[in-house]
Amino acid sequence: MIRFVRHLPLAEPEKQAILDTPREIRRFQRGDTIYRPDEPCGAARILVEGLAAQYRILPNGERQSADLVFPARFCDLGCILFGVSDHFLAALTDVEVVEISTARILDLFARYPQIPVLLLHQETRNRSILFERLLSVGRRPAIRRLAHLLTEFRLRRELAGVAPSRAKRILLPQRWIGDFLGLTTEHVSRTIAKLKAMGLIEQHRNAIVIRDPAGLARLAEFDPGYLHPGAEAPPRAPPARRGREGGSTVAGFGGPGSEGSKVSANES
Amino acid sequence: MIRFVRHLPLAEPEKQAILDTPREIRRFQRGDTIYRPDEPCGAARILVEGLAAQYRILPNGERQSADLVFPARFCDLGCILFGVSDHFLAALTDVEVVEISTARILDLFARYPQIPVLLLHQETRNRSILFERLLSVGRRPAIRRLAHLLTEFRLRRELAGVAPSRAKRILLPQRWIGDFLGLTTEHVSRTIAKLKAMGLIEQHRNAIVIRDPAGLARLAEFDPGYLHPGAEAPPRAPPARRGREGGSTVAGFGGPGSEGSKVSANES
DNA sequence: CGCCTTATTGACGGACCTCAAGCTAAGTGG
DNA sequence: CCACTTAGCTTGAGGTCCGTCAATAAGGCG
Repeated sequence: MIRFVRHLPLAEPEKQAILDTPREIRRFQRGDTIYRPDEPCGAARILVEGLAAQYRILPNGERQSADLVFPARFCDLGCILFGVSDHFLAALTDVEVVEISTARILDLFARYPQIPVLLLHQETRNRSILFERLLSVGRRPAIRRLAHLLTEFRLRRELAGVAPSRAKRILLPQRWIGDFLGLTTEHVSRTIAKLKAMGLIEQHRNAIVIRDPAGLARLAEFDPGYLHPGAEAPPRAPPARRGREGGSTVAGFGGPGSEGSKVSANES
Repeated sequence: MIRFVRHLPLAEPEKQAILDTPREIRRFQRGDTIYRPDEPCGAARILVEGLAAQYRILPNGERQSADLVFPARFCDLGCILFGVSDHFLAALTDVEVVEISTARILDLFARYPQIPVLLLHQETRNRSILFERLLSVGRRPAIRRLAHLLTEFRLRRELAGVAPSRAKRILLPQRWIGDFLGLTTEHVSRTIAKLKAMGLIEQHRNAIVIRDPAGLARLAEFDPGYLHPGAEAPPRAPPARRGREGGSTVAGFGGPGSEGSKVSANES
């Protein structure tokens, strides 16, 4: 939590105010449902460790997933602003979530106006990412959808501070890949096989490893603009980083004032 | 513009500040492209009259539309926050757009912290609507997709203050319906024919008229929760309304503090 | 080892796309 | 007033991408 706050693109008083706010840490295991839309919710939830997926379900049980939640991100602003969540959140890994009561969050908003502005940045970027997913599901064939998803996750992990070599390794059950892309697991499996045959990816156990990032991005017709790279990177100069660079040591809240480096889909 | 500001769920000082802000009105005709993502953009754009559609395109020219923009809504927050737009905006009717320079908007943010909070509400709701569209495109068959879209537009127009009888009349070219739903115009045409055969809708000239709103909502498995109805309705008590209640007289910025009435998909 | 979850592979069917005409309504100009 | 055009919609035939159903692996874990 402290690590998480320190990297926010906020001034010291804001950071200190967040650190001074009473909060609760909850832990979940891989596969757990972190929350459901039919539960009462009186707290903001911020993911601090691990990876989670937002999804909705249809009456017949079919699922559609909108996005991953990476560390240092609010899981669900609707919960604070409207008092209800509009989706399920599932833990894809073991997960740590910080809860801050809605009343305290609104109090923070009132006392530190930079905080809602920061969240406005995050949410605008979130919508942009969701728009791109809709474009994939609505108009791209399965193989491009998959190539696009893999490229997007690789880039977002890099932007969050994961080393490029690690970011090429994607651990996501095919059931979830299908739920992101609007495909069945069977078709995901077949499509992965095609990418493998094209030499763009490899599979090791349950992980997909990107072998040719540039080729994959080209197949996906990937244009990274929608990620608004400046908004995920830490603000100005990123703070010095501790030894291990696993998923959640860094991130940054994203936000205003961050120039961010240009991202190209053609590197490597 | 004045009409528009008066209905915002903001206190008087905020409203006055917005009214005092220098701005420019631009008019477009049906079919015009209001802006494109590759243009420089240094101003916030607020739709005050008419109807517009946000969309992205693929290299092969296929289009995917995310959402309609109704009057009294920001067209594109990315433009202010990131300096670039991430989509095209097309005028579906003749349209009036107010432009306020980014610098002045950011100044308003700084002086009146309620304004970014209001936009945060809007954007959270926008994302929720987009999520539901993704669910449609990813997992619902064409006939439900269409039923859902028609129901959503009807309800949103009602929430924006359009009389229920008028809200049942939907004027949207089939090309655009297809772009919202990820379908070809041919298939949209065939699907409309099915709904007509089921007695749920009628067609008059270019308009679709909903004949059985409840039946359509049932077919769509429509759950209105994602619209966060409280956020579109004017705050507390809605101000008295002038004579004509066409598309754009009312609306309201949506936002905090608005309880809003419960919406049911089963009325009428 | 036996069980359970996850992934693979195949045969088949169907929802939706493609391509191609033809239709209607609303202009436009003579 | 009547060709002629144009934009939007409709209709049909045929094909394909992806879903469904079902059987078979292949790990993980007690």
